[in-house]
Amino acid sequence: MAHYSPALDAVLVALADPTRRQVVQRLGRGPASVGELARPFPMALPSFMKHVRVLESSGLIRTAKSGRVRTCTLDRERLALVDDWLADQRQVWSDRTDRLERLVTDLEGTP
Amino acid sequence: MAHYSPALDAVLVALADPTRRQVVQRLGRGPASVGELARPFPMALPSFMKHVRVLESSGLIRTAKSGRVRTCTLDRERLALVDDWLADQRQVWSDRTDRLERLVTDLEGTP
DNA sequence: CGGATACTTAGCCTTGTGGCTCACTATTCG
DNA sequence: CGAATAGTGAGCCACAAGGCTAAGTATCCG
Repeated sequence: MAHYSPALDAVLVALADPTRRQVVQRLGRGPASVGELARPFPMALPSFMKHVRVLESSGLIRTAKSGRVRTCTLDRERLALVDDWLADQRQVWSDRTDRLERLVTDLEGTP
Repeated sequence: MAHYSPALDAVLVALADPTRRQVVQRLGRGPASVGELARPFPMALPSFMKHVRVLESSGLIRTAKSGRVRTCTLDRERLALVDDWLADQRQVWSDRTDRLERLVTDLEGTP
């Protein structure tokens, strides 16, 4: 537990950008083409494509080109990495709480 | 739901760095001084302090100086922002699943 | 008081990130 | 075929991120 995870790192870096988070959110409602995804954003396509690449290389999305259209789909499993890390943190806290409780109990036992 | 949250943004940016994640993890076991937190890392103190500042301005940790020692504590509530966002995402997916199921049901009803 | 400790401040440097334009390729459609 | 569509690729740019050193400040301890 705890040691450095490149996969988690990539996912968090990807999610640290608002544009990319919105894309993830949109893809939660189903697959979409790059152009479709880009439409809401006030940036040029090549700029937007960089975000798509970041998301893809983090594993959060998968993309496939058919004809001239590249379709993107969300990989929900990847988001679980974040869940898992958060769960680990809670584990650390509760371990500490357990120790504190034990300490209090011990102190009560030896007045 | 969904619109841009600077707070969530700051938290995810903070967590996107492995050093800072390890600090969060360490602080889960209880408060610590800056020097104590920095010890495991192969970087100079001023560099490390930047990470502390990022964590603090994201709200993930609080710090207070007493004498010449600055003590850092984790603010668990802040991590909940990430939890909430993940929960939102799952909500989006399940809404979609519901719609798909309803569609299938409707189709079955009208053969 | 004076030295050791624990940060802090200031400033520099390199790399990475996110955005742009312009030019190009590959499909699709009339 | 030829025009419109949907990405791509290349290369530039500004600024933020993360690291460093050197020097300064503010306790604390003997």
